[in-house]
Amino acid sequence: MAGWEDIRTEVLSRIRSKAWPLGTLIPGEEALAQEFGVARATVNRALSELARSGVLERKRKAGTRVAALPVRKATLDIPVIRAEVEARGAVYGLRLLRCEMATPPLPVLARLGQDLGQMLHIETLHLASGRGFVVEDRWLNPAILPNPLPDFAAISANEWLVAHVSFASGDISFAAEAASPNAAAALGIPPATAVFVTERCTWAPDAPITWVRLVHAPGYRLSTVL
Amino acid sequence: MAGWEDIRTEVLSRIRSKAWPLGTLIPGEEALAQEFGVARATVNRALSELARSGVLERKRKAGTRVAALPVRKATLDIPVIRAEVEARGAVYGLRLLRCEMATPPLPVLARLGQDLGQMLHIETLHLASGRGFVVEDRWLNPAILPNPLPDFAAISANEWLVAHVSFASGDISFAAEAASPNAAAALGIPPATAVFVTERCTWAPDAPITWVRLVHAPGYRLSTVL
DNA sequence: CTTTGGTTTATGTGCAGACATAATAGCGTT
DNA sequence: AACGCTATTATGTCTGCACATAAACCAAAG
Repeated sequence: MAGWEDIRTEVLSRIRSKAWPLGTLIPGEEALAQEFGVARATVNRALSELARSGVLERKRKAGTRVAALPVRKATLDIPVIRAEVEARGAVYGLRLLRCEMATPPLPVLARLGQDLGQMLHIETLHLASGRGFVVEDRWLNPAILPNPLPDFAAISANEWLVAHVSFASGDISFAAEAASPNAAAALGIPPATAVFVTERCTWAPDAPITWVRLVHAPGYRLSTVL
Repeated sequence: MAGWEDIRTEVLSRIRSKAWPLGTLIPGEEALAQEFGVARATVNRALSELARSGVLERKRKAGTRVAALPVRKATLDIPVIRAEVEARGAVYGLRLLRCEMATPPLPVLARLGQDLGQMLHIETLHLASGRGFVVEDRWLNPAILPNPLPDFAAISANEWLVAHVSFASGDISFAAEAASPNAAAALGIPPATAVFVTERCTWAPDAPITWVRLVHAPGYRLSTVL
């Protein structure tokens, strides 16, 4: 019984064995379907999957070829912070450090692409079993918030957003930086320690929702399988 | 004309509009297919796609429900370093700092899970338009290498591997660290600067292939869309 | 009351055939 | 030689049907 996963495996092994070297144009779906004795749809499923993971490149009419410079594609899970803490077997806690309307600094405005005037500025310290885990520095578009405001000391802005506001698109980036005095104090680490920083920016179809910057405690690793 | 992308869009908007709140069990494929006037396979395609991106959770017999704590899934591209440098409009260069058989340190052995005895230790400095871009510290399983060795001063081990050795599985992780004196010297930066570090470990079906650690120059960002 | 085992049911995957679409390749024109 | 149109063709997607499989549910046995 040849399922699409078997086809995928077979194709992969042909690539690995150099039967189909890098850059080669491989046979069309019709031909492969016949060879393997399956429907074309099954071959299509297998090849699409391989294309998604970066092993193959497909173009209409041009055919399917083995990627010359394979760009590996890895999938990252971006969980809610509470889930991340609990997944480590720690008890989640949070401390609201700041929550006030203010004018966002220039870099934030630049990322949002427009000036919304004053925005809600929230700083939260997320705790894992009482120890500082992440410092969250967030700017929220007030237009999307209800009145009165949610109690961000009870539920993190992070979680409130995923539950109440649905976003259309966004981007995320990771970097290493020296901890600012502010963040270092919150996390209880020496200033200028190397910290892992995540920056995220999310958009509703029409308006920006939020810009957020997470400073992770030292030792934080982001990992996934290839 | 209702394509699977239209179905996906419609389902997404129902989730966003809270017509189907978080955690809800949504109608079965059969029902949706009838409602939208498409085949069940089309609905399946749309829902599978949404499940892959973390918006839905599907289980046989249990049905499909809106994810209660959405775990966003982002896809990272892991390009070959040369491609990464050239994508920035810079000229790629490399300098081989070390290439010798040696006994890997304990952490490396631990990640590989077995002791292969001596391995090939390669240190490479990758340059972008003459400036240090990445320091690569790599340990290779000698069993997979040809004799004589490839000229790693001409082609980076990175590229040689993707072209000549096909791997089955691997993992990758990212962290922030203080630059070691060694790496700092190679990159021409002050020691203990915060640097972005990538660690990768790849396996052939049977044996380990390589362990590698990339220390990126300050300012490096890893980014993607959500 | 707990465990075991069968039944039911929603999703997962398969097949064959069809049409849609994009992009190349070749032709003809200027 | 350069340009633009058309025919060709491989992939992308849809339909309608079928069977496989996992898991929840329920009922009977211990």
